[in-house]
Amino acid sequence: MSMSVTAITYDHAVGRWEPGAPGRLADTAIELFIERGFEPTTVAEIAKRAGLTERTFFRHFADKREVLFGGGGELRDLLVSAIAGAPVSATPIDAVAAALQAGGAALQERREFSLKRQAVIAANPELQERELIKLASFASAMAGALRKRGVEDPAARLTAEAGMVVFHVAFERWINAGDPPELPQLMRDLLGELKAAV
Amino acid sequence: MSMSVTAITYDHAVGRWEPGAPGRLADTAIELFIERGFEPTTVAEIAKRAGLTERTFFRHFADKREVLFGGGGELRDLLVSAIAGAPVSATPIDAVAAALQAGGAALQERREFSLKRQAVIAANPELQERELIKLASFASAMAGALRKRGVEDPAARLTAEAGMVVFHVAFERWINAGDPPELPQLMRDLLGELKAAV
DNA sequence: CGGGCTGATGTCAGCCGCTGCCATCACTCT
DNA sequence: AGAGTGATGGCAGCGGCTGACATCAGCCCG
Repeated sequence: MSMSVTAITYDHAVGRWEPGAPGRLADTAIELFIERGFEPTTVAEIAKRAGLTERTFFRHFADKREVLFGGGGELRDLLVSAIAGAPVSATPIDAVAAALQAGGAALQERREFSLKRQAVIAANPELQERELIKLASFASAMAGALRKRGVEDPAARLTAEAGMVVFHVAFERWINAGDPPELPQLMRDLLGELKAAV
Repeated sequence: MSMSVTAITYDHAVGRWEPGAPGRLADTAIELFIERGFEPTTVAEIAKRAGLTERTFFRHFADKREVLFGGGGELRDLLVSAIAGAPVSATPIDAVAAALQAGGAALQERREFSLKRQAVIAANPELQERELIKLASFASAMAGALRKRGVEDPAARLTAEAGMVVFHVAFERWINAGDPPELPQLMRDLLGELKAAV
């Protein structure tokens, strides 16, 4: 997903075959969602301001919501490779903890963008649904990575899902904190809390 | 939500003011979803077979998916009251475990219906999104019930979310098992696995 | 250098989910 | 009998989304 979200108005400033159509659409979309909100913004408006048509929008994004969730694949790969790369001696929960560290560090560097993005998502139940499915797909991917390490089900599934619970809660607290703590540290703390709680 | 899903064709067999419109719509909907699938079934078709109109469907259900999720409120109340009613001496995770027992026992009695329903949901990502949001709302409600017992955040949130992870995984296994095990027992086993895993 | 090939985009028509607005009808209360 | 209430029908319309076909830029190849 494109990161730059400062005011941009492509409109007819770029031609039909100007490169980066998906990025322009994503930038324009989040810009309009912040201006007017997700629901009242129409896809036709997004496309027009990006100098494209509604039909082209739907060629790049499966639906209107997906324009906010395109960057998920990279984070997913990061989590999976962190689990795969954990020491052989690491227990399943240790491998998940390592993935949380890696994911937290990656998000840490995009706090500005994450704030804008979450502000839009927090205001729209439709978008929260999509967010939950994304988190579930992360959990599923991590469970798969654990199985490749020889972890059996249901332990793999449960450990991965528990990890995503920590990830989710830590991310929310990090977003809503006025004075932003270190996200990886938050992940460690909350994982500790979870261990103590169960 | 209405439980009877055997073939019913109201069509013009019932009059305009015949009672039970929401139930008839829900019955007809799941019947058609099983016959033709969720997506290709139109709301107009559901309404017509139920002897009503599309406009009336949307007066009873916020959207096409909601017709499958109307019964969620009762289960939610059950989980919350189980937590509220747990002994004062019970730890947070014990209270959640009690809620899982209550919820599992309730679902146990509706296995036939749950099977049909899950078959429809499993085939449609849109419906899985709604299911996840429902589970998240259950977790949120349980976290609130834990806070009323004096449990602080983030422990309340983490414990409730962990409980819903167990609930979800247990339910899936119970649905997919050819020889259905006891759901409450499954919940206990998986909660034990989770404790061992973290 | 010219002609086809490919891939991205535009254009158009159309379905369906969903909503607002108002009329209609059954039932109730007085 | 008449007014009031609540559920339903009917209709128009918007916006998300898709399929089918035309159009155009850049590229390769002869």
